Amino acid sequence: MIEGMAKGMAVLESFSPQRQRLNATLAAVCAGITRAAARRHLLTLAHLGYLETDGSYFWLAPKVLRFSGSYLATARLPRAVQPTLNRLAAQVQQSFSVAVLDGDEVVIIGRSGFESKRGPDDAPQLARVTAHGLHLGARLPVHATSTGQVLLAAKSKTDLNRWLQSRGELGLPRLTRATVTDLRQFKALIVQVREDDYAISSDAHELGVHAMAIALRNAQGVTVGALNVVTSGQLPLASAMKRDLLPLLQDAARELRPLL
Amino acid sequence: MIEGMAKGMAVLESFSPQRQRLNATLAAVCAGITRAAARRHLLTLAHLGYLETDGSYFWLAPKVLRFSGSYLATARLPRAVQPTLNRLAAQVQQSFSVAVLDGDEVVIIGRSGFESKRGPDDAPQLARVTAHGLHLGARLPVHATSTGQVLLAAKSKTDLNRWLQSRGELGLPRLTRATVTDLRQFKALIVQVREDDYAISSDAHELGVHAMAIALRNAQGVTVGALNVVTSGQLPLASAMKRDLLPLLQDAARELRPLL
DNA sequence: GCAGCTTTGTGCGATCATCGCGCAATGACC
DNA sequence: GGTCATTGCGCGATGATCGCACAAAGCTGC
Repeated sequence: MIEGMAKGMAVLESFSPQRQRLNATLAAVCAGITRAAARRHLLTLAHLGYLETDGSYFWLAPKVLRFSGSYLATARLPRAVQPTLNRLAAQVQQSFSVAVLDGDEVVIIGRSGFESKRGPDDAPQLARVTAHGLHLGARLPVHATSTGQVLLAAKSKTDLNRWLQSRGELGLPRLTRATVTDLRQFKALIVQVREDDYAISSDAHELGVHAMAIALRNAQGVTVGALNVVTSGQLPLASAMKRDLLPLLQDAARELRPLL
Repeated sequence: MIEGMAKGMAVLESFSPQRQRLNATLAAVCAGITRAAARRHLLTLAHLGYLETDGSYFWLAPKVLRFSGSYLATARLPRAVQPTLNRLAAQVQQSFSVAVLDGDEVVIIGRSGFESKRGPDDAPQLARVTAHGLHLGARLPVHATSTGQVLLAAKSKTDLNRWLQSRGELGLPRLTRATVTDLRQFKALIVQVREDDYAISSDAHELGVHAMAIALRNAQGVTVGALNVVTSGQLPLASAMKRDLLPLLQDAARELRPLL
């Protein structure tokens, strides 16, 4: 029941922050299809308005936002959490985001930025935070993010084991010197997260970035997403972070519970 | 050189905030294809992870955010404007957004919300603003939005006439009692916007919502997008809006100019 | 409860769009 | 200016897609 249309999506997916502009040859390699097919699909997508082109190179057009717009407008989770995210960011000057699991990555489905009152002086700091890829739809590796760890901890033991095994003997990709790459060690970490009911991830994804996440559960107790706070710049001690911000996250999760 | 893959995209596009959940029959009608084909495409998209299903109904999965994520992370405009948007929203407590033209609609490619310091009391107001569809990727009609009018005003005279003619004899859809629906009147409005170099749209899209937009031009003077401020609730006089917020928008546009 | 009708799920052969090879033309690099 | 790599594109064979048709499942009304 599968169709060759998967190729078209593969072509569209071969565009990434790392590969912004593609020609037929590159897209063919990325999508794993022949050059002729890639060219046909690229031209078609351009014709439909999803890509823009100068004749030889192609790049994403704003029309691709149509899908995310529909998703964000209709899915319950993003709609429910956005007001709370905004409020949190206003209360304490930090960045908050909500993420869900999609395969081996977490997807940011809602966020609110650290918005300072102090004017342009903070522009560099803001730019830095958004440079971390914390925009909507951003995808981050599960194992090196606080949200990812919380979402993994919510899986059943068998699902977790399956996930760990699917990583094979490769281990987990090292992103910084603080990334936990050993599978056994990582499993212990997840067990700890499950017990604590929160995760703190310092420097694991990017040096100088510290995050703390908790699960968002619905009224039935099912974890439907993860909420985290991201601080950058000066090192916040884990204990201080836990003391100052954890109650805030927990209150937000409690408040959202009936809405999810 | 066109391909039947367009059908797959048509199926994906038939999901909208109005039609959140579709079964094969509905999708077939929306996408203009046969029921069997729609079913095949839906199943395929679900298999690829872009849709979720309960067996008979389908809805968008968070994976669709992958495209918008890539776009937002790579396209120059959204990356460049986001820090400025955040700063503006923090300076004055209003909502700002940046939009570009895509066919007959404007697409929001960046926004920052009104984030009050006063805590949960403002939650309803926040909810209302975001309920207006001002999330990323939202699509709004060109003729009833301040950003749309600015972007139309940036078109050449012949392009503008062509656009007006393409609306045919139908006129422009009425959204509120304040919407300008007469083509001749609308053209005069655009000419005025071109002269003023800003647009104010009160109640045209939704009653109680007032917006003011200006063009974002790059160093070559080409309009690449539009920046607007949206206020809701109490009626702000156009003159007050112009006095208080227009300089802010103009400063932001000037600041962004070299980056676009 | 049952009969008739509408709507939904799915198999199957014909058809037509797609595949990828191959060639010509362009551009790049010595 | 010559050579080579790369790109643009036409064409016939092939195999995936089409939509019909049938069966099964709801639904409604009596």
